[in-house]
Amino acid sequence: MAYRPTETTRRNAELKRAGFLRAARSLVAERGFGAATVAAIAAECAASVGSVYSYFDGREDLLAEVFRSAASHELDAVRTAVAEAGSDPRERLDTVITTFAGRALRGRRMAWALLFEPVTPAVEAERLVYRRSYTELLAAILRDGVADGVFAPQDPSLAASAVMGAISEALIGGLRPADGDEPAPSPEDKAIVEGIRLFCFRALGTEETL
Amino acid sequence: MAYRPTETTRRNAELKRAGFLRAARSLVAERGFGAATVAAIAAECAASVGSVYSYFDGREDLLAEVFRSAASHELDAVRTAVAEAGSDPRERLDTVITTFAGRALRGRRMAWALLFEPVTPAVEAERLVYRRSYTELLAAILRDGVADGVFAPQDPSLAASAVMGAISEALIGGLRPADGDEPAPSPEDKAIVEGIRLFCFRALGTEETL
DNA sequence: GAGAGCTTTGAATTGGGGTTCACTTCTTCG
DNA sequence: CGAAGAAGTGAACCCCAATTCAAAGCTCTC
Repeated sequence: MAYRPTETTRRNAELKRAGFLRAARSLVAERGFGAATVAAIAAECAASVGSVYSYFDGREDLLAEVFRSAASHELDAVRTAVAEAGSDPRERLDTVITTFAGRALRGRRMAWALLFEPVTPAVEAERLVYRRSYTELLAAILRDGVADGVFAPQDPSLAASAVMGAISEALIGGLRPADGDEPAPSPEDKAIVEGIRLFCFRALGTEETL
Repeated sequence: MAYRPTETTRRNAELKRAGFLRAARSLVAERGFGAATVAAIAAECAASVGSVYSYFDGREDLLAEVFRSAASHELDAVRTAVAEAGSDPRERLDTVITTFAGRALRGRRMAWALLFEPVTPAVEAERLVYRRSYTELLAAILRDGVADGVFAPQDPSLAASAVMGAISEALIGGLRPADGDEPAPSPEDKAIVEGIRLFCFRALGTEETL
């Protein structure tokens, strides 16, 4: 037994692993999952292709982890915002919409990657989880709102899906800026978010948008 | 000049071309675009892989054509139904929703392929065209409705996207029956369509759902 | 039925990543 | 320092479906 990794060594390994994840995440944010090839990720870290496989079972595994972390980061942002919002379901819904849409418009390419980019099954599975979390978050708000009579009587789960769809689809045009630089947020974006808000509020059966 | 294709020969060529398209379409309807490999398409027609290339520039080309034809078939069905509906925007909207959703639920795998399946860029381009047609159809209805005061004042294009998204997303759960046989239409489907209708009508600002 | 010109065939080629693994380079410890 | 084992390297390999293409088969005219 002539070798036993020291504490520092172990920490370095963790850092390296994290470095691969960070590199992959940055590639995804810039050009989507498709651009996050193993070679590109390794190059970004000035490491060899092979070393990636010492830290991950394979590309799918690595990308699924990237997805999970990026998506949960987004979800956390929305959850936190909701937690800070009041208890009125309308206010909470408003927070979900504006936070979600605002963040998506600010990081369009990442939003596109998380929401729409064609991905391999393992990553798609993560996407399903992530979408479900959003719809559940929404469904909970809607359930409360329906119970309070703030929203019209309706199936909260179905409505939550529909709201998610409405938001995503309304954003999609702007979320797909082919290649090139991330476009600066335009004032038009504000109108889009506002339109989405109004649409969703009406859909749920509230006249006052808050 | 010892050869000049006869009329019959030419017709046969057209039939063969159509046969490839039909085979591809049936594969897509059963298992999505991913399953429509050149080899599978050729096999379905008892032809060789190479012959496919005498009729199409390549797989992308062939699949784009399949997409176009399947999508326009769907679109036509909706357009026809709308044309037969009255002139009341609410009735027209209702027709779009029920026709679209009903057909999607009846041919889930095809609907999934047309709406959501990850596809190559050439096919994706067709999808964009197709989605745009739907949103334009909807936008026209909404524009009339807003003008008539039947719907609340709003940006018809944005609302049309949102409606499309709401319908698609609300359907998506049911549209993704992994593998296996096409599930029989369940009575639950009816409830889904009804829920979508109500959601959309409220979203547009009409109390009476017609 | 000869032969010019389409069409068909399917094995071989291509292409582009992911993955492997024999080898080299570190680290640690006696 | 030197042995033992961990970590890193990257060219070779694999996978898989699209695509090619030279040879074989057909159709049609004379």
